[in-house]
Amino acid sequence: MKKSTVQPINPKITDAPRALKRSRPVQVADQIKRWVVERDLRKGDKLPNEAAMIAQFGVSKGTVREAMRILEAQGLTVTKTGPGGGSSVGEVSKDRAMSLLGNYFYFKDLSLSDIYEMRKLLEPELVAKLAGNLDAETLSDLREMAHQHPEPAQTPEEEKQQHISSLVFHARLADAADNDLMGFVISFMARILSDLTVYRRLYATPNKELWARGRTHQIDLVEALEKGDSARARAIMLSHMEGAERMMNVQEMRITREFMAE
Amino acid sequence: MKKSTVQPINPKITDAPRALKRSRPVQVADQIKRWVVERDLRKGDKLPNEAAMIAQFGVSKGTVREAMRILEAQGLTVTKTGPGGGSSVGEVSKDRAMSLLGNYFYFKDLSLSDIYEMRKLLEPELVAKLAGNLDAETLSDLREMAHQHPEPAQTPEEEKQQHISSLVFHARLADAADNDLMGFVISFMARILSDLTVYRRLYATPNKELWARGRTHQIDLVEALEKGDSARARAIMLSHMEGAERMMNVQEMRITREFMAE
DNA sequence: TATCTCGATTTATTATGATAAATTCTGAGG
DNA sequence: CCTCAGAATTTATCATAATAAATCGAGATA
Repeated sequence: MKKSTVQPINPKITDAPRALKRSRPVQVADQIKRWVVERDLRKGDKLPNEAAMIAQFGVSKGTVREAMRILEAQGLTVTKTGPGGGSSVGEVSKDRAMSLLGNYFYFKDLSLSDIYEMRKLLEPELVAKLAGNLDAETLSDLREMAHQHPEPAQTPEEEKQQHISSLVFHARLADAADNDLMGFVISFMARILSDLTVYRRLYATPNKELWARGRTHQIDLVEALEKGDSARARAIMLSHMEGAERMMNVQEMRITREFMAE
Repeated sequence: MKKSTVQPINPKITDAPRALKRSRPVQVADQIKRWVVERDLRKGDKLPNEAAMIAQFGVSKGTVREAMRILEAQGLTVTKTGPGGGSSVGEVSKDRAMSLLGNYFYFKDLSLSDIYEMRKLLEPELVAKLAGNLDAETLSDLREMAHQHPEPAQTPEEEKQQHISSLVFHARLADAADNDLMGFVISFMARILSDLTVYRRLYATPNKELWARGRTHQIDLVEALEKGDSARARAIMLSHMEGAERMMNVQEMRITREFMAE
């Protein structure tokens, strides 16, 4: 990302700023963004309708339309037809943000150890902070999830299902974080792991011991969270992370190289 | 010390929640995404041209065009005019990914303490891992940056500049991370902090002591990194984070509520 | 009165064709 | 061999018109 290497000089004598050559729809989209920011518009606030924008920007219908698609694709606007319709500001959903970020990592070769390295750093701290600070509803949700699979998986399919359930448990914890950034990153990792595609025997040989340990971890964790025992919550989560990492590293697997479209 | 390979896989079974009626351009864009994933196309690989897509999907030119704008807005494709032009796959740049994610946090009220909580967890670990593993060029870059401001800032403007320089230092470290996810998150935080908008007196009263401490930290850190002293690097970074956090918390400030357009 | 249906209205959506702009290719002239 | 003016190719933009979707209101219906 560094090293401005020697760039071929444009032989033409013409205008230099070729890099600034942005298409008209992009320019229009940027102006609309600025417009929104300047007025501090929020979710639901309406933008001028198509005809107004055509007049406002002096461009054709198609250009305005492409501009709106750009904004829409980024999750910034929504548009409806009919009277009172038109475009309005729409805050970017967590799902969409995760999809867009997923597109970036699609081209990176993110390894399982990369993800678990982060999880080991963040999730123990998350639960330590959460201990004693969860409302009754969240606690009850978590407890329910922890008890959801009373028996070890009998089939690979069941095991996979339990694995995903476990990740939902973690995502639920992440959503309870009052630190939106931390919550997002943790949820994002859970989502990536949910999209794992297994190659060989990951779910092929349900492992009774692993199941028992994971389940115990979840139940104990909920208890520690309820009692406000930060140190214990942190320790349980770390232990859980290490176990999960070991399990996954043994297996051959690959992360789905899928665009995470919403 | 390269990691286990994580690789492409087939698309998962497409769910069919017909709850949402997606517009034709979105459908076309999704088909193109699938097409790219199925063939495992990589950066630079070409997509069918406009005319071919019109025929392929049986939609109008405008629809294809809007579809391409959607993909382009997400950073997934690039389009050129002229012979041999057309659209091709283009990997999402880090900058664009940060912008898109920034749009999400635009609507959140991310606080400084949220960010520093994450920084304190991640950056000390980052430098601990990096110690002894940096190449000569990176080390020399870092050393140069650390020595860049030999004198305390005389004006608020200078102080602001030094603050930004410091964040560039951190971003450079993040780029050296071998964990792309961790590197991204750390860079992203540095970028958010760079975009801070100061309201009152953050840079109003250059603080000689703070300057000296920050500079010492950077210089000592580079030395520890070079010597491979992980523990010391971690300790320095943690101390630095705590100092920076204290400094910023004293001041009244707000994060720029700006869309981070590329 | 309440509600349902139907049609008019508003707004975005899709389609078609023409022209402009950017890029590469080609070949004539030096 | 080089250069540079067209020609060819492909997207970019514009203009116009027809279509579809959502909403609203008037009248029919219960």
